[in-house]
Amino acid sequence: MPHLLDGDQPGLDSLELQVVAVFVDGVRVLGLPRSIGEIYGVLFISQNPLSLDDLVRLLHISKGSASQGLRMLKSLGAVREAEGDAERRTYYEPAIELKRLVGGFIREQVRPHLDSGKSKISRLAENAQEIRDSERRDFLGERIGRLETWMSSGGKVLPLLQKILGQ
Amino acid sequence: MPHLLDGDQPGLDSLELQVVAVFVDGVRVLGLPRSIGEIYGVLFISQNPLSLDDLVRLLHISKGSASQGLRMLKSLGAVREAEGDAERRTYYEPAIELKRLVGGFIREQVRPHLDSGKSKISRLAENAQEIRDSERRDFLGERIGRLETWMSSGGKVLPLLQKILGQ
DNA sequence: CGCTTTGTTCAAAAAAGTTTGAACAACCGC
DNA sequence: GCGGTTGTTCAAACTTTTTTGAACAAAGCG
Repeated sequence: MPHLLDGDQPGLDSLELQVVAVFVDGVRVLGLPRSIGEIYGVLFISQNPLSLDDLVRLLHISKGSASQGLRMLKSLGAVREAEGDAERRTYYEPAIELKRLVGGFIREQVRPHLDSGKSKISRLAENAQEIRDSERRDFLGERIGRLETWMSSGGKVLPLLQKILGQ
Repeated sequence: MPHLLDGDQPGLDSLELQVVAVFVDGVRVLGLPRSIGEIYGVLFISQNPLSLDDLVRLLHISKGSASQGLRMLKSLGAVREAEGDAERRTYYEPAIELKRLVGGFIREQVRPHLDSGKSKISRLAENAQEIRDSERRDFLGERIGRLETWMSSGGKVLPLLQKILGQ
């Protein structure tokens, strides 16, 4: 459904659309919603900061989506409010250091799961002690131990990742 | 809805359910469907290999789900057919070496996206050369260059990851 | 062969996740 | 305070993904 009275805004040119598509793909891999990729994408190829309204216009998404998308991107540290011209509305610009992006993703999306996983597994390990049948208990102890090793490897690899990707 | 004539199969005890829940959470983080986590989870705490039918019974999932789930797990190298008693039906056991699991995930889920991303970006870089406005061209060149650096970092970090997680 | 068991496929149903838009809050300048 | 602008919230609509189950293929066995 083409917008009736669009005034034919500049919109995005085909190269810009390609860039946005790359980010849309990218965030899908990370399990984030499409609009996150779109928003970050436009900010990434924009030469100057954009407002929420700009995003709504350029991407044909609702104000609600833009608002929620920006919130998530801010929480990931992938987008920040532009300093400078103290206008009424706020303008956003992308964080473009890989280190920052990876760090934010790990902090917000990976660590919490890893931590809750670890604590679930500790509880598990305790419960497994209680089992009467000794063969079963030993087997489960071994498997749960392996699970603990995995988690610990995961925990160790994250800071390393951040270090490596920080150049 | 309790099954009417269930014959009251052994089912999973509460500890086993906890383990399955850990894997369900785990695969969600990786963006894989719930049933994948369930299936791998039961195999992981089972002392002996299980058949497709066993999975259907233990998890109350359909034959279709079990079949598709096993296919994906096989393709990820996370599950293999058990050798030995050459019965009619085939039995499955989990791969429990972290290296293998991570390797399979990278090969099947990460690499393909990374590669297609890289090629999209090369095309992008070419198109950006064509732009007339030199300021715009330079800006885009710079940003796309950064994108290429990111991709290359990604490509380099994967083998490293595998090496580190392989103990 | 014909019967049975095992496993796969795929269209349709269900579930999960995302986006929309209208109502509302917050703020600013007058 | 009032009118206008900017941004947030959240239930409902929509989209996408996952699961189901019935039909079907394959293969063993008598």
